[in-house]
Amino acid sequence: MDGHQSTRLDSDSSKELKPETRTSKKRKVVQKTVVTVKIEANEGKQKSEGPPSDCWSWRKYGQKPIKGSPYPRGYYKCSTSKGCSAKKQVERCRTDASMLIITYTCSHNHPGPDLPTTNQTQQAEEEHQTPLTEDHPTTPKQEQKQEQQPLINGHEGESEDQFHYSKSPFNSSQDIIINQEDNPFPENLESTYNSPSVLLHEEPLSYPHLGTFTTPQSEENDFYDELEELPSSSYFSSFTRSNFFEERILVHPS
DNA sequence: CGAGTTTGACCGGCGC
DNA sequence: GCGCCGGTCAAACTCG
Repeated sequence: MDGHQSTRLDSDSSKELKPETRTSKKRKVVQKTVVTVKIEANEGKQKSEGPPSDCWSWRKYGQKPIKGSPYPRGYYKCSTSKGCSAKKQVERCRTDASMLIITYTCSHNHPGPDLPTTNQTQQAEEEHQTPLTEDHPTTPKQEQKQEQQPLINGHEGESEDQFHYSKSPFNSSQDIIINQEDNPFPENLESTYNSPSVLLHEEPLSYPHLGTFTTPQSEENDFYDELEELPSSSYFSSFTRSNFFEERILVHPS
């Protein structure tokens, strides 16, 4: 206990000294991009097949049961880079267990690991953009885009306050609903997301059927168990990875 | 051995 | 001012 407290104190001090850390705690002006993913067939798919490749590594740093939701919410941080402040929250839709709600916060301030060029080729055609220098053959388009972002100037902390773009981890085989909570430009998304499987919802977080949602313990446990196997770290990352370079969401602060 | 996951406790914002 | 709730940290544990 004491030890724990000591550590706590220490970390506390660090927190106070590090406004960035505190900022993340604050629910003030953190831009969030909510991506709703349908995981019906993908669930079994990812379980049996597994992710082909992984974009960024996500490390789970917490899980909490959310009031009013039978499913807990998982908190993930980007572990690809130590200084990366990219985070994401993964939770299941209260009304539809087959729907995954991924909330992206902050953005990656580092180039992702090398990925299969197969995607790049496709992206190149789909993106038909990014006149930036392609110094790194292994560098995904996304990286280049990041460079395009002013936030990549090395100000990860500022980036969160200014804006952040999140990658849309959707596969053409599943229905993904992009929900821009703080995005005042939903149209932008539409433009960005040409994929027909992508639906944009402005308020998918409203679940009027909360009361009718019955959740026996067994289900809860099941979800917990599922959460572990869910796309939280590998499936989603990989599946984000593949599509990240195809589509990207730009979120501008109001 | 290292990376990642789990879990409990703590902190801070927000609503009442 | 108090309590609730979401979010984060850090130690312990597990797996590769």
